[in-house]
Amino acid sequence: MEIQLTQTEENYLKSIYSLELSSSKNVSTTLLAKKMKTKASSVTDMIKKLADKDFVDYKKYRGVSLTKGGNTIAVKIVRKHRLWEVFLVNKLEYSWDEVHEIAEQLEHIKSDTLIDKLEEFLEFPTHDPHGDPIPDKEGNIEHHKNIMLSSVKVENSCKIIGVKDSSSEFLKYLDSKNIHLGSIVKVISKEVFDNSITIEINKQLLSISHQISKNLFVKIL
Amino acid sequence: MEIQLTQTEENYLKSIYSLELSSSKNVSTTLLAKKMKTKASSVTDMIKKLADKDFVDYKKYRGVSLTKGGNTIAVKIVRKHRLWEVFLVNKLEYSWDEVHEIAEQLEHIKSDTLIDKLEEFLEFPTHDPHGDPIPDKEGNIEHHKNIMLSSVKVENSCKIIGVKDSSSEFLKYLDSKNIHLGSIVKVISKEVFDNSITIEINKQLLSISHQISKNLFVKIL
DNA sequence: CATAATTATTAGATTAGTCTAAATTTTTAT
DNA sequence: ATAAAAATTTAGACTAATCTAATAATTATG
Repeated sequence: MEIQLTQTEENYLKSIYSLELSSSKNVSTTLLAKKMKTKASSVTDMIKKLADKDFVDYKKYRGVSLTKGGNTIAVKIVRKHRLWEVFLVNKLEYSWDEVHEIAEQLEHIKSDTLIDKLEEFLEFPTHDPHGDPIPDKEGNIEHHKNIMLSSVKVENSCKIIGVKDSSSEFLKYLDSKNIHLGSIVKVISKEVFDNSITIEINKQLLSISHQISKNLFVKIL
Repeated sequence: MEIQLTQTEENYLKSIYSLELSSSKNVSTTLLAKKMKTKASSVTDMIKKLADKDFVDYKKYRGVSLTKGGNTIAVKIVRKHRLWEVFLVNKLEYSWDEVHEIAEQLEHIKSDTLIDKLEEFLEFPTHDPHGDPIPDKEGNIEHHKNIMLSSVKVENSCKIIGVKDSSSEFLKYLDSKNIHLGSIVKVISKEVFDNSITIEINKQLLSISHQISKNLFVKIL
């Protein structure tokens, strides 16, 4: 007796989930419309439908938030998305900047058993190729505290553990500079006027803009 | 500039393809409706749409047939379906009776590169888990001539190379009798009144109904 | 070959998701 | 505090895919 949602409904829940993670306030219609690349009026319609089905709490003009049930579904989709990304990169040899679009489709495949078998086949990865944590079968997800490279103090060293922006352009830039997950970085100096920083990576000095450094998750060493 | 078809359109083309394979006449509205589990009126609507897009040839009251372009698309979907089935059985350890439904979804994933990478990962399989041939990248497909076990003469031996019916029930029956692709079978005797046959398989005698034997593809040894 | 039976098509609705334009509510800024 | 701006909702329309019921064409049969 699985609840059957359409792909569109699933995508709305996923978007609400991700917007909730980055703000704590209710998700506004306009923000959701931007995320879903649709119009606010369409969002209002969909929100009503999701509210009728008890996946979101909704008060007119006050935005939405996921219910327990809605959250559970959103996390499941995130789990599927990330496991498929691991498959695409680790098994099919895609690069990390190519997999998002395909995983967007694969995440909607419906099966009670598929994703758990895939997880086993992939040997229970804990993170996707962009460093995002993979929820387990029960929906538990370990949110790493988000320390950005931009906030690391001069002289400190850290390890790159994730990317915030996973656009193809950003990832390709990182590839071109040989920056990847696991790279060890030491902050050498910081410019006050533009917040750019000079880092030591792969035994070389490299200057990176604030735009870059604020999109890299790190773990202080 | 890929042609973007809906899943439903793709499914119609696939169904027309499979019905064309088994009759050589134009595919009738009713037959297609049965295959698609929908109503004849819906089929008429869809056929018109597909004809407008030049994927089928259609004359009112005369049924449809695939155009070159329609056939190309249908074969691509068949290729995707069968490669995903191989993945599910060989890599995720599904049994051959569980994979059809999931492959029905996976076959609609859109990507210019995915299926070729999957094919390589699977080491270029030539047949799916039910013995059906997998079209290559160019759409070439080797149709094995369809010799059924039911037509094998007494005293002759053959190898099981495919199943015509791939319903879960049929496949589970075969599993229970330890009949699988590659099994060597000798026809010992044939009953005239019900066309059931006795075969020797795995060094044992087994009686099987016509219903079974006419759904097993074999290669005479 | 005429009429019954079958098969196929059309007409008119319905549902999901979207859109534009108009109306309403909330927020922001004098 | 109130007017302007911004955000949101509503109304009405559109497309894709489906359905039922009515109509039309084909085929089968006596």
